[in-house]
Amino acid sequence: MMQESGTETKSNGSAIQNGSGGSNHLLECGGLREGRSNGETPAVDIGAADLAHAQQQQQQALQVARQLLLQQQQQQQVSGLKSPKRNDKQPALQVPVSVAMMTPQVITPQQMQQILQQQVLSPQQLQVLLQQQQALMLQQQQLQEFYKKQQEQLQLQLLQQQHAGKQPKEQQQVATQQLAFQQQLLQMQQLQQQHLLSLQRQGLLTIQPGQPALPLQPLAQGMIPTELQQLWKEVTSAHTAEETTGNNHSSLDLTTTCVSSSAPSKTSLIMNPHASTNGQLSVHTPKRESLSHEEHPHSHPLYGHGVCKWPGCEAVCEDFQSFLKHLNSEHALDDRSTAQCRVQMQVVQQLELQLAKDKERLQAMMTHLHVKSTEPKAAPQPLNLVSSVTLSKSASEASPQSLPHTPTTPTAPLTPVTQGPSVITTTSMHTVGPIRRRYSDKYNVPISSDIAQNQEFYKNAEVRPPFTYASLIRQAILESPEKQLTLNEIYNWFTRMFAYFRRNAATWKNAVRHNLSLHKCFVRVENVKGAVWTVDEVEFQKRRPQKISGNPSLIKNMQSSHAYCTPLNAALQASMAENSIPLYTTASMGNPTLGNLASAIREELNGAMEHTNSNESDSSPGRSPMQAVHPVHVKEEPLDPEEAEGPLSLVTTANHSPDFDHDRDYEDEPVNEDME
DNA sequence: GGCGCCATAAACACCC
DNA sequence: TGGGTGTTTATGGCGC
Repeated sequence: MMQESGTETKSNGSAIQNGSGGSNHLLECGGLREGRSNGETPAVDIGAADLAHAQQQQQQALQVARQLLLQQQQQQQVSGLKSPKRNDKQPALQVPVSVAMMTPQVITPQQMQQILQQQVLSPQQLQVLLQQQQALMLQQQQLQEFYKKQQEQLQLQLLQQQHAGKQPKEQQQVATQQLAFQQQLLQMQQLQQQHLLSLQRQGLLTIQPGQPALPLQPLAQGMIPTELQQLWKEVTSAHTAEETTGNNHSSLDLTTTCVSSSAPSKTSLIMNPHASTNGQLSVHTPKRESLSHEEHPHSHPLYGHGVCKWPGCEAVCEDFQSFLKHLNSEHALDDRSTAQCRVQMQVVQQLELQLAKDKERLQAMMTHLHVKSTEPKAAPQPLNLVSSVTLSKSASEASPQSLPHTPTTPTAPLTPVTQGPSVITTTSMHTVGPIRRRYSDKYNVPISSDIAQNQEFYKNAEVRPPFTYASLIRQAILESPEKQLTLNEIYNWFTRMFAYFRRNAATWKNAVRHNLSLHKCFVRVENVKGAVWTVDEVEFQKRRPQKISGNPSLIKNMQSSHAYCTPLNAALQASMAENSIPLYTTASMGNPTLGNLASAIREELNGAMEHTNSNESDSSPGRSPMQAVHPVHVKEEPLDPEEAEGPLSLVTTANHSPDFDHDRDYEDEPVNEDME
């Protein structure tokens, strides 16, 4: 019990982020402030006066709290250990942590030193303290709920006043109410300080002087009406959502509890820290909307083109006044509106989470590509290396800007990515032209690494892998422990690795059989368990120079635009569907995620980099075509033996068979040659 | 328009 | 007989 409050306090941020936290409103608010106290950009545009006022209030509160702390230090040494212990389940170690998380910055180093100098508590004393803390936490919660309730009402009043054009007089009332709330807050802080003091006195508190205060400070600063108002705007600024969508998210548990408990907890859903802790979308956009709203009293985030933009409403309002009436009547603070807000919050949270994920992924991609692009071919490919580096840099700069737009611009989903390469680097697009990715394995793009990197993507998104059947079959065989697979095992590999091959089985299975028979590199071997298929590396090596050497145009011929565009578009569509459809409708396109977008872009980047290097082959007469087609991001693979020996070296490659893993990825078997 | 590459479809044969 | 497997041929799209 004591542990619950303590651990909730400790983990309020994570609990909320996981969407499975409890209904501790105090903690939610604390979580909200937690993100901002860590230096993140404030999510709201708090007026300077409000801010100063709130800070002043808080300083006063803190001063009182300090005094109380000193007094309580003396008082509770006498009376603080009366309650009998009842529950010894909580490890004592958890107490300092939880308390530390909720400790305000009022603890001076001197006080801390005093605390540290005090005696070690007995288990009984610890239990007593835990129970005291629990009781205080309950009191705090009650106060917090009341405070939130008042804040909520105040918030609504503010909103209504803004929309109705009410002015100073009522604002004074608001200020008065605000002051009263701040006093309540102060009282709550005092209670918390008392509890804190008891813990400090018992030496349980081990905070550091500079340790940030989490729950208390948030209460003091995080709930001023202006910010609440802004948060409200933030929640209501998005335009489309469905309640049914929100119900699909487990993370609703947190706020569902709050909402069901009626008014006092409604604010807590607004306080969901996700909106402010994840990504910058919710940070900036509502701010702008708020400004525009204030500057243009007849513009409202929920009103546009004569239609109420409340999610799921779309009621026609002839003018702004009617809209305000409609807003106040149809979207008053009730369970329904709260639920809609909750859903919208979930929408925003999901988008932000996904955005954060993909940002991170994108950064990793860029880092990866940048590093790889500078590693192996720096000396022999100065010109194209520059292109590659430029690509990486440009992409890393451009993509984060283009990506975030995709969730918010579902009406033009393909724009950011279809134009992505041109944004990344126009030079690459000039030289690359249509990116054909399917046959990248021929250009020494390790199919194994590509599949490994995009494994989850391929498994989840019904996107055609950008490799030929032959390459995929070969990869399947090579991935097997014995380097041999039965046809059925090959089938299974396809279906297991690629969601795309879970449909139209007859078609692609026929193609697999066709390729197995067609390509000499696939050797059928009678085995104990029947016929198995193996890969003849010699055939690969023999075929490769024939295909690639001599005529660079052959290399380009192996590129097929539709082959790449198909999976790319599919990925984009899947991503856009994820961004726009599932969150707002019940439609689903399988289970692709926004990560598809990043994957698609990565594909595109890889393709662009391939072409960058394949093009440089054309401009590097001194190098063999095989060298030319080496993408810059090829892994630590040593130079292909054929590269060293020249494109016409056919036989000696067989001696390098142990190293063929990546070489195998270089080429594909020309059908017609195999049939000869 | 021809060529090469590839995917797709289909026919056919063989085997269990 | 039906399904799986394997082979072969035909066709079309695409880029050069």
